[in-house]
Amino acid sequence: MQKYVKQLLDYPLFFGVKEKDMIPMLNCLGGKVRKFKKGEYIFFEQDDVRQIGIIISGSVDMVKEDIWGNKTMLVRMKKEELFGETFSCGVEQSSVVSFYASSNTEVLFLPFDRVMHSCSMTCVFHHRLIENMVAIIARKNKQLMEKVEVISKKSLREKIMSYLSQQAQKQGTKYIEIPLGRVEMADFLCTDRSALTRELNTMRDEGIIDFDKNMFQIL
Amino acid sequence: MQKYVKQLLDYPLFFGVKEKDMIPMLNCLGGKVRKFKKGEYIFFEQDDVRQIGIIISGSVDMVKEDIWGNKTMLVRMKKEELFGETFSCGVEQSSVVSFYASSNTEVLFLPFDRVMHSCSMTCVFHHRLIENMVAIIARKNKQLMEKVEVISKKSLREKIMSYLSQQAQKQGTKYIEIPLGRVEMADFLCTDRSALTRELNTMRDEGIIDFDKNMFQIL
DNA sequence: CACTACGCGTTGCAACTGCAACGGACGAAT
DNA sequence: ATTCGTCCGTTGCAGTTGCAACGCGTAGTG
Repeated sequence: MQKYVKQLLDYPLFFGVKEKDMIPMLNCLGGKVRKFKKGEYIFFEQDDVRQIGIIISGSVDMVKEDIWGNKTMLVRMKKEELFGETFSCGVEQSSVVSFYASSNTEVLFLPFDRVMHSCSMTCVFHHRLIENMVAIIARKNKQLMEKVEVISKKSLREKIMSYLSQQAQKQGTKYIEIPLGRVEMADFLCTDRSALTRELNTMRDEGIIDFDKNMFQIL
Repeated sequence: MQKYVKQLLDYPLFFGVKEKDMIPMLNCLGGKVRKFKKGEYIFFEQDDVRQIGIIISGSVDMVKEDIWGNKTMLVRMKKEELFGETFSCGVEQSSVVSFYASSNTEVLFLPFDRVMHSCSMTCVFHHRLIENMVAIIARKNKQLMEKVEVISKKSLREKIMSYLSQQAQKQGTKYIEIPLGRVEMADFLCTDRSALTRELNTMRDEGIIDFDKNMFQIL
């Protein structure tokens, strides 16, 4: 466990926690590290999702399966990210969501209720942990809302504008750098890559936007 | 304030709180009720969203505005629901989101940090409150993920199937009751009402689904 | 150098679907 | 009963876009 402490300190969940407190805290929480090989399932069956997972290395895909068995990858998460929190406090019927190691992965598991129910306030940083977790969930929430806002547009052009507008707001510049390749961008917008390229070109021709590679500008 | 206590007890945020504790707790938190007329803005400018709002009566729309001033209604919230939580813990640049009273509305405001930072543990239920809030945010999260899952489908047919499949899973029956009218359903699927009707009929003709009014069945 | 894999732009085509317009059914109010 | 408003199904049409296929350039690998 010792060897993970240094990097854990930088993780959002542990913001504000002091190095010397990490080991006691992890012990107090009953944290355990497990390794998964690429392709293995961290299959959180709906009733025993009582752990939250923090990715230490590798990557985890959140996969949703419908009643015919069609799988859709919803999110890919990397180092530092948290998963399972949303389902750990699920009162209601949870969707059948699986987590899947999309590369060799190390995960630190913490029992959700130990994180939430402070151990009679003995460790000072417990509350800090809860606050951090709330912040993390809230941030995910915001990201999801942003995504919904974009992909709820009916036409591709609107999606693109919505997305660019959003990025512009975030980055505060007129010159927007998109952190995605064309394929990923199309994927994010839930559209076809070729259709995206086509529409981008049309929009440039019409003088609505300008771009070069991943640098965009709204005119 | 007294007069609100009874109904507040049933709200998700106050689950598990005893009646006699409500008044002291609300005082401790510094809760305030404000009224808004239909059409008024509860305009949470991004830097002073330090309150969470609990809707006591009426309805509140969450509205997103892009850089050209086009407004989109993201969610309509009703009695019992919470808003503002997502932005109260925002570390990063928040999107410009406004809240808007879509009918005459009463809102109970609670300062976010008072809710989070327990008042030196004096009131027993404080922790309960925090737990409840985490649960509420997590639930919203799940709802959003479900929505994303549905509307990220490329074809209308896929959206419909995804939605029905989801509802079937939730309701546990083969006979699915959709709590939405056609207009609202189309709205939820981010598509056109007529297109929705058309596709539903096609799917019925092809023997994929069957339905009558709002009762659906997957074959 | 040759070979391969990958990301990206381009294009033709057919199907999908957004849009607008119309009409019927139903309920509320006058 | 009449009128109005709302919800919903239907249909024609044109523009959009998903799909498949091809070609180019670059990077990595033998």
